[in-house]
Order: sequence, then C-alpha cells, then structure tokens
Amino acid sequence: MAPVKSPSPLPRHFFERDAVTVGRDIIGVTLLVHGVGGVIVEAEAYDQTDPASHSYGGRQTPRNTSMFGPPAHAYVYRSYGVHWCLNFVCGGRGGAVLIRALQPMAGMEHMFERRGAVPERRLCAGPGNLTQALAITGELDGKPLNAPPFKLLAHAREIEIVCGTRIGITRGTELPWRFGLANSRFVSRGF
DNA sequence: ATATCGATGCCCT
DNA sequence: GGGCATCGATATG
Repeated sequence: MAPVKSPSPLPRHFFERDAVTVGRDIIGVTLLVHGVGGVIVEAEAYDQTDPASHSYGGRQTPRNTSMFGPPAHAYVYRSYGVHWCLNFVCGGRGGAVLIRALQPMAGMEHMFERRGAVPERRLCAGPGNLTQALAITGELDGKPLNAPPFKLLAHAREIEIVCGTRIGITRGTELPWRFGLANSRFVSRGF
C-alpha cells in the first residue's frame, strides 16, 4: 500500500510565479493563522495588467505597497472601509491572489466566537468573513507567509479545480481569474 | 428569489 | 465628491 502523505510546507518557490498560476494552485492548500483556519476553496488572481487590480498600471500607493514587495508575503487591505481582505503576493511585480473562502478545519470554536451564530459553511465564505473568522487585520500586511502566525500546508490529494469570472468588480469582468474547489459548499458563491 | 442601502477607509478626479 | 477586490439587514416578488 502506498504511504499516505501528510501535509507538508509549500515548495519554496511556490509564490514566485504569476498570480493566475498561483491562484489555481492555491486551491486545496491549508491556511492557518495562529492555528485557526482550513482548506482554501476559493481565490482570485490580480496583477498589474488588470484594470480591477490595486496594482493596475504599476501604480503604487501606501495601501498597496506590499503588492510590489517580495512574493510569499501578505497583502492585507481594508475593503469598503469596513472589512479586511487577505492576499498572497506572487511573482511578477504587482501580482497577488485574493483568498476568498476556506473550508474550516481547525479552531472552529474561535471562528464562531468571532463570526457569531452563522452556518458552518458561511464561517469563511467571502474575503471579509474569512478575515474576521481568522482575526486577520492590517497588522499582518507585509508579513512573510512562511513564519508565524501563518502556516501554509500542501496536501498530496488529487482535486478538481473550476474557474470563472471574479466577484464584485466593475472592470476586467471578462477575465476567468476566479478559482475554486469543484462542488465545494464552502465557496462564497457558485461557479 | 433579486434589489437596495448603510457602514465608511483609501484612492481617484 | 465619487468609486470600490464587502457584508448583512431590509424590502419586495
């Protein structure tokens, strides 16, 4: 019988690729923050060429500075003045992947404390809900992903990945840069 | 089921 | 002043 592989850290150069490639490959990876988190089931890619991106045209501002920093770091920004959104910075300046939904796996009691009495499938469904469940704030902006409080683990499982157009944008709406775990009920919306 | 609205930080014109 | 990588409450079919 073949040995069952346990979760392992991501390959060293995982994030040193373009955002679209990383966006597809990040599905199925486990994200933990202070030990709380789960499997990434939905993500979107953004890059410099993309009119929906904060890094569009190479424009750099105080907010998006992390997007132009080294890969494998967090870009955390405030959305609509109310929510925090978590991204992973990728290779190719100005590229990042927005983490949109998790299948909760660890520390769910903390998630319920932070999110209230929502159905389990809604705990981490949507970028703002996910950061609330994991207590992610702007303090983590620019922090490396290979060190606490972050932990990223790859699984050797075969999974089916679907893609579609991104959510909540008004430009670049035709780009199929939203990725998800097929048939997951933990995504923010169907594909 | 979809539609509208308010919360309100940061970037834009 | 207006728009935005959002969300939940409220109204209405």
